[in-house]
Amino acid sequence: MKKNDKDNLIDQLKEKGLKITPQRLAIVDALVDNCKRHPGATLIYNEARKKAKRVSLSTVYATLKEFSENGLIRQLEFDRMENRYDLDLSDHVNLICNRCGKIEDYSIPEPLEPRDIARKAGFIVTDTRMELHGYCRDCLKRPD
Amino acid sequence: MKKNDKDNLIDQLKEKGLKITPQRLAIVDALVDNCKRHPGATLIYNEARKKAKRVSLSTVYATLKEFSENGLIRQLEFDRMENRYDLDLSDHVNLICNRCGKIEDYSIPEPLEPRDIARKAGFIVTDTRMELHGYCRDCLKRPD
DNA sequence: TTGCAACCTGGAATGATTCCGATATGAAAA
DNA sequence: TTTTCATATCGGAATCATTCCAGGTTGCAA
Repeated sequence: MKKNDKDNLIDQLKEKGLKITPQRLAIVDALVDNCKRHPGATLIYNEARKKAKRVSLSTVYATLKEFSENGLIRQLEFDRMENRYDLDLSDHVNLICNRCGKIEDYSIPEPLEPRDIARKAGFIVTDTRMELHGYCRDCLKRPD
Repeated sequence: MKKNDKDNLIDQLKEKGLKITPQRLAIVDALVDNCKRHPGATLIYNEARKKAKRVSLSTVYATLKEFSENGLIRQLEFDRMENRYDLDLSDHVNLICNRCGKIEDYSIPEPLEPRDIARKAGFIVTDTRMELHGYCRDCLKRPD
């Protein structure tokens, strides 16, 4: 499972014409090994430094951005905390704990219904947030 | 409608034991008058300064935080942009345009189904994000 | 092996937000 | 109405994640 995810990411890098560098390999390792924790840039930076001699924080940010933009990973944006990264690209709900900050994935079986999901996952919901990003009616009309 | 919203917010301030100050009145005005734009701190700061002689940005932040914590408004957190504030506390979906950044509200009629919502609202979805904030199983077990 | 676009680096810059110590002021009580 | 003091406000400094930049390095195609 681990091996596959890593190879899979590396294959995707090649397909996209991105170069394979020791830094990127270290970051892929860090991402896959810690995927359940939905790691942030700092965690990845620390983990990656254990595996590659030299990795800078700038590189970690640039790489995570590159990966997100190419659809290899998904960026979960936050305000008060570091952004976190998710290897699971499928439609799913993130359950975020107010107290410990842990982020759990909960995959969507059927047309989703927030309260149901929460109950089944043993999670008490205090705040729901749903965003659909895309293009609004006005922007679709505009030519530019 | 406008008048009501303002009075409503002011009443809530009183109920919560929060003091009515010229700064807060100006911020309430700015919030209500621009509610459709889902204003951020800077916009509110600029608008509020037109109505009250003296308002500092620190105060705007403190006040918006106070309001959110007391459930008068809802904070929409973002990473690359300023946080935005929503007066609509009911369950609804925020449609966020990738190009112009506009945030539209779309109220939830029935058990929600993302693709449906988007189609009806004339919005092309490129990215879906759903978060349920609350308390995880582990934290519920812990006494502290 | 070479050439060069793509990468990497460290440090400085950015920008939103919070913190802080000092000052001012609603509003409850006298 | 005046007093009192918890609560607000202020501006400027501090924080913190993230991005920018300019210069040096390197993967990899030819």
